Amino acid sequence: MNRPPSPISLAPGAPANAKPSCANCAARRLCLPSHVPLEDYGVFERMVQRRYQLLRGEHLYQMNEPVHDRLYVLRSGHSKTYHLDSDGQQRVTGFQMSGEFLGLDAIGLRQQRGAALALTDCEVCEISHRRLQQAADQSVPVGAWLRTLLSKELSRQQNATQLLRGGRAEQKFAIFLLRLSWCFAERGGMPDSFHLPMTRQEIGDYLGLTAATISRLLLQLKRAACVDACGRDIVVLDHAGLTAFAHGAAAPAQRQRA
Amino acid sequence: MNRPPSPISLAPGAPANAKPSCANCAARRLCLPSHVPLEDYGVFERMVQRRYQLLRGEHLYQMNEPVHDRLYVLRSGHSKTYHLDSDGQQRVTGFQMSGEFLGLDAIGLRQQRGAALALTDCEVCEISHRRLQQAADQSVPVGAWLRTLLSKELSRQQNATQLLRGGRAEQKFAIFLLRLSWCFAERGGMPDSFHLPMTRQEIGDYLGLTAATISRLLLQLKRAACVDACGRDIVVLDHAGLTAFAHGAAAPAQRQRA
DNA sequence: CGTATGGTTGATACCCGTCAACCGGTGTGG
DNA sequence: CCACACCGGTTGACGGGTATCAACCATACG
Repeated sequence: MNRPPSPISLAPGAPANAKPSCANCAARRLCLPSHVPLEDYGVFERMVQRRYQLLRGEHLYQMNEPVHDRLYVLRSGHSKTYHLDSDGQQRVTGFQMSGEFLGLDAIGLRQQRGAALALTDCEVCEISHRRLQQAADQSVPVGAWLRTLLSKELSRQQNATQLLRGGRAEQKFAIFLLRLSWCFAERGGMPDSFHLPMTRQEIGDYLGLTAATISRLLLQLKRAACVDACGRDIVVLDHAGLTAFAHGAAAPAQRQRA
Repeated sequence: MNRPPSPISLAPGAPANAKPSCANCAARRLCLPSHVPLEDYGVFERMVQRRYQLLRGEHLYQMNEPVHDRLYVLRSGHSKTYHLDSDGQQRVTGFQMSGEFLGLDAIGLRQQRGAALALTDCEVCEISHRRLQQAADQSVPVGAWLRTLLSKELSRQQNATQLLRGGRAEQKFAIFLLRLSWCFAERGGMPDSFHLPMTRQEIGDYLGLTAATISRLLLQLKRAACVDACGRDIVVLDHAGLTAFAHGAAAPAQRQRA
């Protein structure tokens, strides 16, 4: 874990030693509105207080940190957010990848924020909450963009909720894999071949299952020739079959609840 | 179910035949920013296209309705939102009561909206999406208010997600009751005595359980003298005991994951 | 009075949590 | 260099929590 952090990831075509900015960011397509021309990136650029790198295992922010006035965007890498419940158990609330925002819920200042941890080496943009609000107040397009951002995040969260309500463990896990596949594809990776940034335990915490169950589910999918897996390397062999699992097609007698 | 709809609920002190408005709304404390003086309610008033009443069993909106440009606030009554999954099974995504917004997620236009159904007779304010956006664009305070609203909704949704990840059925149900109690109290009702607007089946759908299980859980809580229940009338006898259930205190051997 | 809906309760099956042992890889210290 | 601990992952045995299915009752409504 002591390898030096990789350099800030730049958009293809940018000189390797360029100063990192929104304009040359490889993830800008994911976190900034697509219709804004490059020369208008100044508004967003000014929100960013600083950019820096995190090593695997470092925290973006800790639980109950006094500074609720920052949010973060992942330029590259993967992270997880989690809470500690009353018994000290970790409960994973989500996984994030490049272009995604962390801390949007803190805008309402209503709920104590959890913690965020880098699952791989990460590059992050730290955004000043205050400057973001100011920009939204002063610029109509920025305000609209922020509203869209919040609303999209709300939809994402609703989707996550749906995943948990879903009945059987295989369904949840299959849906989880499909979404992950889609997320990797959205970022230019192979949709059917990717590397999990998180442990089985973390997947289980996220889905309301256990590491042992995740392991068994993966075995089940391998036996059905839907996926191949070696450690954290996943290959989706049969996308349709996996989708069938996600819809609960593999029910022996009858589906649990749909 | 054929009783005439009750009149639009007015804030205490308002004449009974007053034209309904934000200024005399009994729920204004819940849906409007508290620091805005009554005489500045015009901005909000103008967003409301119309107000009307719904009978129990009527829809606020249906699945995949072409009009995604409206949102709603409940002046009074209770509603549920739900989706139909691939097998035609209803999945309840939430319950709403007076002062709560429905359709905020549609601002992002990212996900097909589900359906919303009145569980009791309701009075609703229909808000024009377009006018809301315009108001947010033109007025800095309205913009900030809308952002706060979205962020709070995000927090609510995250809480709902947490509820589902939680381990055992009794915990989920106990938390559900406690939240409900809190919501009723927030609206001026007795915190320890309320009437459920939804069926056991709907509670089960919402919590990822079945109606039979809900029934048994209620029996369990009654035996523990935590609550008394007659039909949908609930009396919380032992708030601390119920909280203990919510934290998983009633674990025979060991808590599942908390 | 007949029907439909919601609620309760019992018997049974089974999914999945729990506990445990084991293995491979990695980092650490002797 | 090897021994050791530790972590993540796999696999098995076992038990318990819930779903499932069913019958039955109460209530509301035609």
